[in-house]
Amino acid sequence: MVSIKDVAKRAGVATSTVSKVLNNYPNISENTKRKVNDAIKELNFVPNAVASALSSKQSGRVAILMNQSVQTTAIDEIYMQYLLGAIVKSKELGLDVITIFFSMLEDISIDEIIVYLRSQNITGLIVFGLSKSDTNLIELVRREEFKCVLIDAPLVNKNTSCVWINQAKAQYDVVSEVLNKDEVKSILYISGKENGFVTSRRLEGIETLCRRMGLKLTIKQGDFSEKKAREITMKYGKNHDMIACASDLMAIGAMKALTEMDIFRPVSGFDGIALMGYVGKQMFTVKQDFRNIADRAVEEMDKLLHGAEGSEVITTHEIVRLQYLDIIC
Amino acid sequence: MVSIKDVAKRAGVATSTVSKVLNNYPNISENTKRKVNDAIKELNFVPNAVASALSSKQSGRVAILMNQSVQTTAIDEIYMQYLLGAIVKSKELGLDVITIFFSMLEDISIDEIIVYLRSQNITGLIVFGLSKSDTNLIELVRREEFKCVLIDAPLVNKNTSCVWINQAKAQYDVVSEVLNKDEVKSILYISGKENGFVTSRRLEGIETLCRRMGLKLTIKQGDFSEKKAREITMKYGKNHDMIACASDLMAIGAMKALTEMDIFRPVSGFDGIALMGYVGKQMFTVKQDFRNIADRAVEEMDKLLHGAEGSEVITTHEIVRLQYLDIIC
DNA sequence: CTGTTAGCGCGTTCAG
DNA sequence: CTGAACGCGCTAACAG
Repeated sequence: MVSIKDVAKRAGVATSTVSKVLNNYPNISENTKRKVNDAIKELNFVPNAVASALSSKQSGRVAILMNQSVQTTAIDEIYMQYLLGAIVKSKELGLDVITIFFSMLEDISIDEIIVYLRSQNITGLIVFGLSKSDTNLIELVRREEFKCVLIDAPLVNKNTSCVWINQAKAQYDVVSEVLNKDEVKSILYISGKENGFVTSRRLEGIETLCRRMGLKLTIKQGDFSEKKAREITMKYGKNHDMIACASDLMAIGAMKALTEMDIFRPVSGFDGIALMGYVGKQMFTVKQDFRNIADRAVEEMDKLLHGAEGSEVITTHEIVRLQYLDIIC
Repeated sequence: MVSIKDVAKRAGVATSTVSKVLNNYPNISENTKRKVNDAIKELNFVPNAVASALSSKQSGRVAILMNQSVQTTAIDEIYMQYLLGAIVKSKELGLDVITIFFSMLEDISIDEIIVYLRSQNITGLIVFGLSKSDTNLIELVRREEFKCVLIDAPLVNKNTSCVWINQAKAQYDVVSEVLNKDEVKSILYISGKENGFVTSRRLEGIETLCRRMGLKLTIKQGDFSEKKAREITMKYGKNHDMIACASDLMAIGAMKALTEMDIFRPVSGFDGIALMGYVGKQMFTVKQDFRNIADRAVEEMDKLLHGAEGSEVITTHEIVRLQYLDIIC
């Protein structure tokens, strides 16, 4: 194994000098910097991440926390995109990542969680899918013992950033698109889980829209469940001109109900998952770029680790009309 | 941070003794073992995995390699299950895991890959989705520089195990189920990718079956592509009594084609993905327990790391008749 | 059976 | 601007 020592010898400098070059310290002459870099190339040297972590204590080791307990295809898809984006970006930025699922942290006290994370030399947490009921994790973030980046959760402090799209605007925009095409006077809105942070934001969006446009709005809680959305639509769909859903999965449920009742109503969704391509008719939805969101989250983490303060990052979204593949009937 | 030293002081022994207790070395009296364990409990001590890895060089750090380059919902689902199973199990066994996607290793020479893995102190590789065209990775496994566990790929040597179901039997069994129900004289078999290791095994299964039952068999290469399966079915479906597919995704494609042509033929799939619940009619398929497969893979890795030799592990599968949810038409 | 000691590979003072 | 020396937390001989 070629170590920093070998590089130092080859470049004719001290090991500490090599270390400084590696970590972009100031006060290194261009000349020695070049010599060191040449030696690194020649020896095909890669710094040992583990030794580096041990020595510096500020490892740049980041844990990706995923709330993957529910098993739905749609969820799988979204989390996979998040994960792929986060891991690839982390490697680009030289961060060392490990993946942790919420389920692994259940039944463990917050102190034990901290001990575990410390034992892994973890200094940063990127959290996907946090909800209001994850009290332990929220407390963990609050304590500011780790640098945190939260996706779709609105906690910000000196050590914590959050990344999400403008939920209210997105919900507003997607339904607006439908209004442009169809005559709509009343809307049935199927909302997400009460303990989800995005739920209230999206609700704001639809409420603002209906107020502004003078539309009648009925709100029912669908909990992001396809089944519930379907039941709700069966019960209330007929009396409304359109069904707006807080997720694509619920939009599927709504569509099923409409089909069953043999009536037509425009439906809008949220997320833009590929699964939609397998199941439905045309529909407007909010397309989130999950990989990009993950990228931004990692960048934000990188900044935090380098001393920046936490902030809210709003990423962009699109309103798309899904062009469905053909359907099996 | 409470370290091994603190524990030693508290227990009134030397640090090395603590280390030995931690790592289950022989030749430690029950008495001191107890003292040390008490001290560990009292101090809430957790060994620093990073320091341990650095010192021992035999880190128990394992990389999960995933061939997640294609973006299909079905694939997402399968890989997510693999990942979840592997990571949870690894934590149980005290293995430290990092996740790597094939795409991160593209355009990198094999030597550089090795250097990278070494720099991460990785000693074991669990590989999901290896295919014959991943020449670099195959060479990597061949060199036996790392302990490897391959899922769905038949490489075995002293340092390499593989885990998979009995592909041939599964393919045989699932189609047999259909034969029990329907009058079938000729089968259109849509196979997987030529460079996939499972493809030829599954092919064997269907060939054996047809030979034994005296059925006419037409084989077309579907490359695991829904679209191709659909085209193939459009072209050849009508002249056969059933369509057997080497993946659920292709089964979806086949079903679409049948619907379009407005004819009925029984279809069989492979994998048992949840996505199927969203798209099709009833169908027999092979249900693989991806999480269990991942579990077994990690266990196998654990054994390899502890000196066992590589072997082939066959996991179980079921033949299921999917009860589809209702469909949107 | 237990303690002493020397590193693992790197980061970080602090003189020079 | 550079280098010697120490230490991160732990493991692995080697003594005792």
